[in-house]
Amino acid sequence: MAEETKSLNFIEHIIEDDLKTGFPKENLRFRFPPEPNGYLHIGHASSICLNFGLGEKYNAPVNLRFDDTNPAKEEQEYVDAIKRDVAWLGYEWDEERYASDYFQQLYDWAVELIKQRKAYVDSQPSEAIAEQKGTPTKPGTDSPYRNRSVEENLELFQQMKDGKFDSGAHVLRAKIDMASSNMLMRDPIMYRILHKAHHRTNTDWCIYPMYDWTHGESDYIEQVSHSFCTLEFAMHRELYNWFLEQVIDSKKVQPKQREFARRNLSHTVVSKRKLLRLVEEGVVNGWDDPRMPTISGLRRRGYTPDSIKNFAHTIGIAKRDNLIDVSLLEFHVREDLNKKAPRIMGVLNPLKVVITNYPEDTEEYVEAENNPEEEVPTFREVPFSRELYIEQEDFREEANRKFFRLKLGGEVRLKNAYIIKAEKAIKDDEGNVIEVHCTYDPLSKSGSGTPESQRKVKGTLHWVSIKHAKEVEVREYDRLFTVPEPDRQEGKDFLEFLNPDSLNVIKGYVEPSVADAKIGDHFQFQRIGYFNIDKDSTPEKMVFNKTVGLRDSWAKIDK
RNA sequence: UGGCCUAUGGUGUAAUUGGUAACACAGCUGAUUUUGGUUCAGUCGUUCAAGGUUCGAGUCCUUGUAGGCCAACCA
Repeated sequence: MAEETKSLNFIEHIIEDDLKTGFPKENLRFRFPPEPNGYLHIGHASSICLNFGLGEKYNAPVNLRFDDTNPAKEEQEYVDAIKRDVAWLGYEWDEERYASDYFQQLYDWAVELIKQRKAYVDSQPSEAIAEQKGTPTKPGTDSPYRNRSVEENLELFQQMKDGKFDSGAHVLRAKIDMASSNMLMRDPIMYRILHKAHHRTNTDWCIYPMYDWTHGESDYIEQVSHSFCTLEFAMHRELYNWFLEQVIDSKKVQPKQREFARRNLSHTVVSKRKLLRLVEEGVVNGWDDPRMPTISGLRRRGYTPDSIKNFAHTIGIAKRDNLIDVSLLEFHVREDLNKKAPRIMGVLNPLKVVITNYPEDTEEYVEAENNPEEEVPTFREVPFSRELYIEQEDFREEANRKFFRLKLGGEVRLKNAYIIKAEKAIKDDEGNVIEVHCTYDPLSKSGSGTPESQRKVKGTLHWVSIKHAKEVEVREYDRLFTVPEPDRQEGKDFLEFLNPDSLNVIKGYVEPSVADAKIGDHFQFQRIGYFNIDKDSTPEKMVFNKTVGLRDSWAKIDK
C-alpha cells in the first residue's frame, strides 16, 4: 500500500525529528518485548503493528525479545504461543532474543555499580523496605544498610548469586534518592533471590534482575534506538535513563523510551491478568476460545491477519485514554472477508419447504457464483430438489409490504434457482408453522435467460436441499460482557458482567460443497454472516464458528 | 497535601507546526443489487472552561476543571 497520507502519529513524529536532527537512519532499530506469562491479545497486536510497522516503514530490524525475568510466572508454552501469533500476523523478527540471555552481563554491570557505590545489598524484609519507601507525598527514609562497605556488598551479592541465602533474604538496590518525587527512584530493587527454575536458564541463577534494571539495558545491548511501551511506564523513564547512564558507552546508541496509551476494546477486557482469570476459572475454554480478545482467539474465531492489522492502523496510536468500540474491529473483518470468503448457502434455523409441483424423484444442480467480488467469476454446482430448508425468519403467514420474504400467496426468488410462491402453511397442534407448501415456476430458473427467469421479485432467499444438505454444528458468539467497560464498574468485579449468552451452539444445514473444506477456511453463509471451520471439526461432524454477522439493516427496521 | 501524563463530533485518529477543523467507524436519507450483503451518492455532528498574546489560536501563555498513572522482592 502506498503511503496514502503524510499524517503521522506522535511516535513517527519523534522518529522523524530524530532523523532530522542527525540520528542516522541505519541505526534505527525496534523491538517487541512481551513477557511470556500469558497469550497476546488485541492490545498487543497494536503494539506489534506499531513496532513491526515502523520496521517496515524505515526498513529497520525489529527484534522479538522475551522479557523473561520472573520465572514464577513465565512458561515455555507462552513463548511458543507468542511466536506463533506474531508470525501469524505476518511479521518477521530480525532476532529472537531473551532478557535471560543477558543475565551474566547484567550481573557484571551490577557488580560495577556496587564498586561505584551506586548499589547496595539490603537485608531487610520487604515490609520494612516498603515502609521506608514513603508515599507519593512523603519522602522515604534511608535503609540502615544503605551505606554498607563496597567489600561487604560485593561479598553478600556474590553469596546471593551462589545460593547461600533463602528467597527474600536480601535484595540488591540501586542507591539513588529516597526523597525523589518519583517513587521509582527511591532506591529501586535491582535483584531479588528466587529459588525457582527458569524456562531457559533452568537453575543456573537464583537471583533474578527486576524489570527496570533489565529492560533498558537489554535495549542497549541490542542497540534498540526507540523503545516503545505503554503509558504506565512513563514514570519509569527516569529510572530507565538513570540505569543506562551508568553503563553507556558514548559511541553507542542510547535507547529512547517513549510511551503510548494502551488500546481498550469495548465489551471485553484487555489485560493478561484478567484474561488468565477467565481461563483459570473456566469461564472460557482456554486462551484461544473464540470469545477471547486474544490473537489466538480471534484467529480461531475467523479473524484474518489483515483485518487485525487494518484495525490497528485505523485506531492509530496516541497518548489519551480510549475505548474503541468493537464494531470497528467487526467492520474490518467484514471488509476483509467480503473480498476473500467464498459464499455458500447454509440454513441455521430450518423450516421445511415442499415444492408441490416439483417432481418427487428428481433432483438437479444449479449454478452458483462463488463470490461476486471476484475479478474473474467462478461457479459451483448446488443440488436442488423438491424438499428444502429455508430460515424460519424468512416466512410469515402474513406481513406488510416491507417484508420482502416469503408470505402466503407471495413470491420469492430462491437464490440461484427458481421463483416460488407460498400456497399453504402446515402447522403442528400448537399452531407453529412446521412446513410450507409452495409451487414453483419451472421457467424461472436463474441464468436460463427466459423472460420468466428475468422477472423481478423483491425477495431472494438462501436455502438447502434437505436430501443433500450436510448437518453441521454452528457456534454463534456474542460479546463476552454486557457492558462496554466491565473492569471499570465502580466497586464490582468484572466477572459480574459476563454475558450468559456469549456462546450459542446450534445445528445447521449447509450445502454439500463444503465437505472437503479445511480447518480455518472462511465462508460467507449468504444473508447470514461469516463463518470459519473450527479445529474441533472431525470428518463426521464439521464445526463452524460464526466470525461476525453481515450488516443487517432489516433487523433495525423490523424492530 | 506531591509528581507525571492527557483533554478535538457518539467512538477512534489527523490537521503541512500560528492560516478554511478533516478521515474512518457508528447513525440517518436515497440509488443499485438474484445476499435487506457489497457498491455508490448525500447527510448529521467536533476543538474541556475562562482569560490573554496575535490581523488570525485546536495549536502559544496563564488559571481552572475533568480523567488516567505512581507507594510488588510483577512486567
